[in-house]
Amino acid sequence: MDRRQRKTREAIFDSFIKLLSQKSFSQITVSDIIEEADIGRATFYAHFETKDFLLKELCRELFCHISDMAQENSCDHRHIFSCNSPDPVFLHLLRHLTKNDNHILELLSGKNNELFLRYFKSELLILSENQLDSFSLGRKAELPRDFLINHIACVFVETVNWWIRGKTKQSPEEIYTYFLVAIEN
Amino acid sequence: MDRRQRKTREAIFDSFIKLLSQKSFSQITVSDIIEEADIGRATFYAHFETKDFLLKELCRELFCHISDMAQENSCDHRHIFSCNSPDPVFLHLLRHLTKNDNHILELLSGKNNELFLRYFKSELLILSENQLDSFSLGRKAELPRDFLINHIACVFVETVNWWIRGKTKQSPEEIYTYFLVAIEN
DNA sequence: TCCGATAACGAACACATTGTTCAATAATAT
DNA sequence: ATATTATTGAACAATGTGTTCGTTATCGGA
Repeated sequence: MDRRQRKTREAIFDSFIKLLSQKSFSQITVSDIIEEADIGRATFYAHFETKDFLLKELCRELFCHISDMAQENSCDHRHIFSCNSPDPVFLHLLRHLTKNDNHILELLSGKNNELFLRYFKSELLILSENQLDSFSLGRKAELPRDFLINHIACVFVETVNWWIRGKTKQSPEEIYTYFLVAIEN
Repeated sequence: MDRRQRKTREAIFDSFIKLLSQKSFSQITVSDIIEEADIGRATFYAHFETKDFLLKELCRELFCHISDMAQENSCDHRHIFSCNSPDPVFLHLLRHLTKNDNHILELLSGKNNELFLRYFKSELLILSENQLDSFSLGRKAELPRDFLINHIACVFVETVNWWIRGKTKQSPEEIYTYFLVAIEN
């Protein structure tokens, strides 16, 4: 990719992320973004069709790691993650979040967190389906399968949400036990 | 209230609800609403400051029943609901939903359901806090209190969401047991 | 180092939507 | 019957969108 393109794209993402911490998504205008990024109007539209597409792209970049994990575990190929780490996938995910690449934490806790939590959850649904059988669900095992998949994904998202809202004070391991207690038995 | 005001307000709500089943909230324009409602532009703005305020008002009307329930149970006054019905509050709520006043079901399952689910959840947080002690939570009782309150509210919302997505095939009683199994022990 | 390709610029453009104003008209409550 | 009040419709400025195009600057490969 052309270095100019990369720089422009970076500048757009950066200013978009900055603006997302200040205003709600609907209040952010394309004019805001290009001013903050210091680029021409036509340049923005050369990169992204609309503001909504920019958001989608940002989400994809943020959560591509999760998608990878879901894919790795969903087929019969080599399982990179499960081979390299003996830790459960969900714990691995929590640890990954604390690294805070791409400002994930800010975005998941900022005033536009619903936007990202929604995308987060849609990724987790796939992961949840793959991991379903690795939990000891007790009586819950009798509930409808799709209900359970949805339930686990939701509880995980909300656990993460609660964790981040509280400034990520607990360790990933501690939060993981919260999650298990909430889910299992 | 002036009959003209009532009729106009009704017309605005009706056309807004109709439009919400067709387009996403952000795509709906004030012009759409006043055309569908067949009223003058100035009239709309005499009733609602903006489209966002209209949404808030709609939510308030939709969920006022829940707010009432939360209030009734949160203080030492006479508990109308708990007196009239021996049923648990959450079961009562599920039964109430099946009555589908104000198109609640359509709005909670339509393409803008996130808007209403969010509001729904914020109401449930209060209810969840009041009801917390009425559940037998087993090991979960050791989790932080605010974590639990949030957890219960979320699980209820997502249970309702799952229920409605699946065309409300189960009875309120059946869904209530799903909810309890997901929460308790 | 040169050169063809291509990305960025920036100003202008038509268009859509917003929220306000105001005088005229119609419906309402009592 | 009348004073009050809501609605109307048209016009308005202001703001934001997405596109166009000729010019300029930067890039990567030879």
